[in-house]
Amino acid sequence: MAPRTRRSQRRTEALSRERIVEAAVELLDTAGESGLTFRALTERLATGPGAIYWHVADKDELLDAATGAVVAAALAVEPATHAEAAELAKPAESPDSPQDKIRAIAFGLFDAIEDHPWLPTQLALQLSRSPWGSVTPQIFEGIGRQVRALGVPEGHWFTATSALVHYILGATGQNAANAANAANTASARTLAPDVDREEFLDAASKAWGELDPDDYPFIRAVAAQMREHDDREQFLAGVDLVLTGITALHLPGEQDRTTPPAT
Amino acid sequence: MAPRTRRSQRRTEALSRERIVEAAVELLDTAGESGLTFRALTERLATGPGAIYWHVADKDELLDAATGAVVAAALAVEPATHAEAAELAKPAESPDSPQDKIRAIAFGLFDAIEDHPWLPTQLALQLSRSPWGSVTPQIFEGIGRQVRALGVPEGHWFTATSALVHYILGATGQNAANAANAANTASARTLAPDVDREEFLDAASKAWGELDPDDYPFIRAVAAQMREHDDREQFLAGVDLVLTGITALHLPGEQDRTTPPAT
DNA sequence: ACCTGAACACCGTTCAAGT
DNA sequence: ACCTGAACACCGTTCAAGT
Repeated sequence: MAPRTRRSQRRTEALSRERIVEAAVELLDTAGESGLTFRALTERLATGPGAIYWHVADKDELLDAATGAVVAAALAVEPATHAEAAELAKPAESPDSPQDKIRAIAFGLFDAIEDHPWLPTQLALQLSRSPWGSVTPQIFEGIGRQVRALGVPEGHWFTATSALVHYILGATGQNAANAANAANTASARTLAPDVDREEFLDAASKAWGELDPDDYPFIRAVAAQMREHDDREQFLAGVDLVLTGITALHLPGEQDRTTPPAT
Repeated sequence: MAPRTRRSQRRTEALSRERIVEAAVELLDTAGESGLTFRALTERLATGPGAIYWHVADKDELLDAATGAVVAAALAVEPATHAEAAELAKPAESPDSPQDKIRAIAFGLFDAIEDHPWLPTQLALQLSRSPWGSVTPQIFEGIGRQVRALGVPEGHWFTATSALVHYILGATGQNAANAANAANTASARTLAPDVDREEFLDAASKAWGELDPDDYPFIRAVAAQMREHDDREQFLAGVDLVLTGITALHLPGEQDRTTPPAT
């Protein structure tokens, strides 16, 4: 029943690493991390496992390649796309400032997880597998250049960039979990799409709030505050917090601000 | 051939969730993440898989429990243990300041990965599985209380705590990868333990340095700098960087420091 | 050089059956 | 209530064989 115009194209198209990675991303997006198996992949590509192993060494390598492709796409989006988000923070700031470019990268990744909820997990896995893998250097390089442009003293480049990258990946991962859980909660109860978000936020903050108040007073207190804030706003505030810490590194006479005036 | 004094104790001891988790941690420590299988576990505990499933719902739940046990132990160490590290940063600071307690938590986790290299990966996985799992709240709560003690305005509690937690987990994970890779490199070449570290640092910074300089100028520049710095020092600098950003949140008249004087 | 597909070793999980 | 262990479905990976 499939239109035959597309048929010949599909089948004739030679198997390539690109095509395999593309199929892997589609599978991850639609079926989740557990949905990407060599059997599902061979079926989708109409081949045998051996064919895939000729183009790709490993499942890990395939996962890394899929992650890399998605990250590259996310980093390539025009900074202007996220301009609205940037404005949220400092309306008076020049749109081409290093800060703004860092925010653009951050939001590029943040927004990418909407289509690819598996991204943060995979990034964390690769970061802990080998920090000098193929993907994390892309992010590190992108952020690092702006850190340098910020005028940070060379001795602090690594520290500053690490702080930003870790925050972005961590916050992004947390948000992905939220999103995924929202979807699960919703599908389990078959709710209308519109109610999903609010419905879920309830559940999430309730889960935090339900922890024993004696053991977790802070979390309990913060659970309420979580409900009121927009995810993107929260995320941006975190990026700006780290940016503030970085900026302090090269402002003359500000080095010892860690210690509060008290004591 | 085994001493029979111990024998009866071992075999008679009833199977419990605690004993299972304990065995899981040992397996993870000695055989790595791929070494923890239900078969290895049943062999070590001299039972069948069904017995384990009676005490534990899932492999994920087992992993979470193992992670939780190790994190709890890491968070329980006396802050004094890490005093030397804290002194590295601000010698003049009171030893009981919130900053110091945060550093103690950070180093508690940082040091725990030496014995448990699988910790950061597992933490990241759980954080992205469900941020309100059993383990991450422990860390969140521990850090959060000190953030509150720091005098951070309530509206920023979540943001500030997130920034710290994400940095700590991320940097810790990166370091675990370094350590693991060092071990691999060393064992592959069967070098003396003393040479390991230096030998490896060479390899790591070389790997970064070998990236195409045209595509990764920043990373290439930073690779050299990485060699000269001590891991712990680097880690502490990152924590202090975030702390600086946090402190700026409640210093009067400092809110707009993100924007540099330029423009 | 590129692909096929049966076969292998191993995994998490279940469940009827025992005590 | 707690444990046994055979069995199941499924996984990543290999490899002799084809073109």
